[in-house]
Amino acid sequence: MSSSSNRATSIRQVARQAGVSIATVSRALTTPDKVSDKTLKKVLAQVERSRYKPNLLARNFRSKRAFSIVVLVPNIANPFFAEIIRGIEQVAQQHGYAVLLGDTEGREDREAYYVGLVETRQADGLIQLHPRLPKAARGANGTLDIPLVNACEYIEDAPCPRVGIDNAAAAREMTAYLLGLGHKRIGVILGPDSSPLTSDRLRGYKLALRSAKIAADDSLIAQGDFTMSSGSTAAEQLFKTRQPPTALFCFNDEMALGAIRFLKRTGRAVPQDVSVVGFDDIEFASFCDPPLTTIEQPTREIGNKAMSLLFDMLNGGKPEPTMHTLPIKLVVRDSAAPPKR
Amino acid sequence: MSSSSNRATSIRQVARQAGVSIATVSRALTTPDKVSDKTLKKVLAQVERSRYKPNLLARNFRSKRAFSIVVLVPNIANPFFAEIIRGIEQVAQQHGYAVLLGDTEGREDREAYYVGLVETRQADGLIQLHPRLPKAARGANGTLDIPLVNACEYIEDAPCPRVGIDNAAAAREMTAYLLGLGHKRIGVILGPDSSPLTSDRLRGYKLALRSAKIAADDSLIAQGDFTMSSGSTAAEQLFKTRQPPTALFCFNDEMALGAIRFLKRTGRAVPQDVSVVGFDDIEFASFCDPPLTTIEQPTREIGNKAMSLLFDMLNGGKPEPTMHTLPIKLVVRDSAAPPKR
DNA sequence: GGTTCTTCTGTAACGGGTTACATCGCAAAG
DNA sequence: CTTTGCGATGTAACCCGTTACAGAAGAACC
Repeated sequence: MSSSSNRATSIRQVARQAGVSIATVSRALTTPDKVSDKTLKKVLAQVERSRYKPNLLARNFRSKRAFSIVVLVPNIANPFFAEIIRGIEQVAQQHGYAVLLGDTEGREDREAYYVGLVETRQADGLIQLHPRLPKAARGANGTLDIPLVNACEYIEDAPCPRVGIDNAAAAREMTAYLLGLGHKRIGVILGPDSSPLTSDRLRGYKLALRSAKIAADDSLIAQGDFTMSSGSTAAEQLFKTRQPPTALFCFNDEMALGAIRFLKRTGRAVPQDVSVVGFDDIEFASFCDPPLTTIEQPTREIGNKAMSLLFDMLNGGKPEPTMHTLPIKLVVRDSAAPPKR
Repeated sequence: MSSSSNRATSIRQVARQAGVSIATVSRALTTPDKVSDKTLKKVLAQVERSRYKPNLLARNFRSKRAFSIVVLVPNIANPFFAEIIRGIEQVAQQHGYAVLLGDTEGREDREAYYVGLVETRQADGLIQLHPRLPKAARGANGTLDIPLVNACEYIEDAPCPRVGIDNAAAAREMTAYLLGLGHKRIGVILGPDSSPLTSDRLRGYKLALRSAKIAADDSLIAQGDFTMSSGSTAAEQLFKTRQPPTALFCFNDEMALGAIRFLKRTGRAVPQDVSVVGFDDIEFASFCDPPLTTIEQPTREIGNKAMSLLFDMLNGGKPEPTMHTLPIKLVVRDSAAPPKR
């Protein structure tokens, strides 16, 4: 390939030019207190002069660690995940780890590829944000084959640490809030069935209704898939009925935006005619019209926690399959109000 | 550290158990046609049986390549970048490269950290999406110290390949479109001054006006910073004047959304009273109310191209400081209409 | 001064692959 | 049967750090 001059300065050159052994150079860079002041100064000066950068590929190889981790994201374009990733990166960098981004687009073959990076030691561990245990990750005896942490959308009965929120409690709180405003007919727009989030949030919704002694009504429940357009469609369906809801609880913000769009287009004012609330508190939620009442997830903290847990595992910690629940916050803005009389 | 059993099967074990030399195992896995069919089968069977995964850390160390590249993103939460990243990942994976995500949040120290990954051989090259040449990347003689490609927001006089669109031409096309609808007073909401995009797009705007023999009017130009709230503020400013614009050309979609929000709040209908157009065609542009007329950037292709260029450089190609311009598309939706009479 | 202990430094093995080069075996050619 | 040639295989060096171990130098003590 090409000319040359690609011979980067190696530790041996630095050692020779500084008049010491390679071991001393290595120590000067990694454990400076094991080197006398005089030598240290001499070595560092030479390192500086020859612009020496140790080849971390070699170091990592020796120490059998890649010092990088993979994050599996089902959809990197989703701003909700973006904030989680930031939280992960923050802690990762503190510990000297780089973050390999794995945008799986929900596909299993792409997950397998990224699991392969861990199996072949190019990465040390993996954080999965999608509610699925990657196939290759599960070992023979049901335990984990690779260090793995699950965050956001949790995987049922996964043999790994999990980080997230109490979805049932959050949905219950939101429903109670709408009930408190005086709503009796509260429509729900679900996420996809495959997501455990959906069933948990639905459970919370029903619990709140029961506490308020209001009978659940299946005609108030519509299916969505977390996209804006599905929010529109689902809202349309709910408002075709003879006795439409006075409030809509959408299981994420995108669907809430879609629902609002449908309502406006059909001449219904939000929140005067219909209240709409969401879930997640994505950035856009505060900027839409009207600003959305929603549930704020501690995204940054979820990311932080997930990475901390993974870091512990990489340092010999046992992978307790515990759920780590972080607190949410009900954010009241302008999209929900008491129902019309 | 924990118990043990952490001794992963190595190539030597496989070789012994298959009754061949380590060289043969290596060849069977990397250059199978150099091995006889019989031996190949024998080796692969043993690889399978002992679940051997080669340690790529070792392989990469030997071949002096990390097979990973870094993408510097100023803001990972921006969906526009998300699509570019996908384009990059797509090509990267085809060539066997992993993508290290570098969310810099615009900070130089974080850029430096990621450049460090390349300098220390943990990554082979870098794609910069922000219009700044990372400090550490520029070598003594003005040439590049590391393989680098610049995409999206281009860096002036950078000594590296660049990928993007013709911003002046795109802005000119959009302005001409508004002129074609009959608008004479077209307001502009700029991006930050630091971005070359801003001046290019402004130039295109002025060129279109000149072609139409319309005098430019500085009171029609307002400053923004690519955020939604800055769009609102800038719009407010433009509509305080005695003779406000009949159309607004916002230099990105977020600001257009912010502007629309201001207009609606102040009782102006879009596009009946005021036309608003954006730039980028982010996903939300087609879902807002009204759907936004904007410029679609070939994001996926930009990402593809950037990675292809970087790949070429990594394989001995010279870093020609050429600009690679990709075509844009004017997407007409409902947010622009002829002015009121 | 001699002895012991401590601190610093050097030598060399090591990690897990890849690959240049040597060797071997076998088939084709003479 | 010998020679030649080629494909398949093995041996061992190599990549560039880290680190166990040994040896040297210096400090402290008797």
